[in-house]
Amino acid sequence: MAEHPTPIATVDIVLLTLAEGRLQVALAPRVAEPALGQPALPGGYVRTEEDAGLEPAARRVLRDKLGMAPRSLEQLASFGGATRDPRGWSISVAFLSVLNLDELAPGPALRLAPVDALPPLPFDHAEIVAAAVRRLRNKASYSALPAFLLPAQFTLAELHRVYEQVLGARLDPASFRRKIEEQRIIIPVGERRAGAHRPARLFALAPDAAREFDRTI
Amino acid sequence: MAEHPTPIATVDIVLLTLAEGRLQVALAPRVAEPALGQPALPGGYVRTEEDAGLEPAARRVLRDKLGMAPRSLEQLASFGGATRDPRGWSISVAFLSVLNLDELAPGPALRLAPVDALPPLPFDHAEIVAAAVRRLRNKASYSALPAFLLPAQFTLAELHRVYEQVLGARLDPASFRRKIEEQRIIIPVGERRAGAHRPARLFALAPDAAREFDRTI
DNA sequence: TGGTGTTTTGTGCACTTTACAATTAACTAC
DNA sequence: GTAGTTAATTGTAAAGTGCACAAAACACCA
Repeated sequence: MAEHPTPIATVDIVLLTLAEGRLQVALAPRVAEPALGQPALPGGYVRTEEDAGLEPAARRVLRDKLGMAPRSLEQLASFGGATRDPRGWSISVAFLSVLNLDELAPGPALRLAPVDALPPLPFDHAEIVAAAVRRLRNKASYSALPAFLLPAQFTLAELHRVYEQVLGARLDPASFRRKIEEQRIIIPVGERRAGAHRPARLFALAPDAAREFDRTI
Repeated sequence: MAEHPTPIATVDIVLLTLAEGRLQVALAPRVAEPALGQPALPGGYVRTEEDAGLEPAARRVLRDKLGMAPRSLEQLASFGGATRDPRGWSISVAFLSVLNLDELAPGPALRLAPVDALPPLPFDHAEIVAAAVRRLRNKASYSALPAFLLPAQFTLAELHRVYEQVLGARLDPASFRRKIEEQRIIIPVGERRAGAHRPARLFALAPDAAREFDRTI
């Protein structure tokens, strides 16, 4: 068996949400030395004693450091190299979670930053965020991933607006409805009165919608 | 700084090629202990002293162990866990390379296995191969990745056949031509006489076609 | 109680894209 | 020069998409 020094292994999570009509990423102040105190992607070491795999490691970090258990979490890509971390050769397995503000809410000092106006970030975190945004925009064209930006139940009009904000483009309402409904990734649930107008049908993500998200990995 | 035991870090490469009209994966007999001698995905440790990054590590493994430098190489996904490798907690960053038989040729005891009739593979290599095939089939719908299954120059008819073999479905010749030509990912070069019939135009991948492949990461 | 404003939802049609079939083009071999 | 074979193009029907407008369903107000 070869005896090489092994790289540092971490997981970092890109939490994307919609706030003030813009796509934003959640940043946490770093609690350990490289870049102590600076805002960065939440992350942590892979702990071989307690983590069963990479995604479980990411979920543990989210649970322990931020007290959250997001509905959506998928592997994004891995970033490794000799110089990306001053501690030495490191591998960061990056994850992407798409969520709505309520899922993010109560926790510690999470700060939001628009993905197109990031503050300076340590390591290669800016690159990781860019990859996450590309992934979300891509998947918007063939999956319901952007639906995680909304609460568990939502109207077609809300979903329509979210897709437009994610893609940064106008989408035809009629075509959008036709396409979404025939994809069968969302299912109707009840009714609702939106204050003062025609009530909109409520939808939820189909139980098996997650399967559709596997297309990239 | 936390003091945790770090996982083993390796790279594994899925080499996909077309042989006997079927999509096949190249397997190398393992040269070290877990599963010594058994066919498996070519791979090796990440070497922090010599590798600058993850993709460079994969290229080094291919160069040193197989004497090859493939035209196509992209990160696939990472597979990690406590039980996938008997040596302990391990992370394998998997790469995908799509190539033609000539690129693969002279080397050592590489063996081909059809992706839909794999022999028993050690670790989670069967799962990694499955992910690679999904990725290639997916990208076939919007990129020229399958073109790497052909030599540097090829005809539209050859490309057409390759797409059909990759997707396992019939594609309309006329629509295929229109679509491929308007995507501008291949460019014409010369002429050629295919033995006994109307000569077909030769094409090559556009120099910047690689950019298009970034859509998944 | 009926009209008005507003948002959701559905419909009709032009236009574009794709599927399918058939035709033309270009060569070799005999 | 003709038959045979593959490459490439053209034409038409079907399917999908974009766009404008119409219908439906409420709250609110006179």
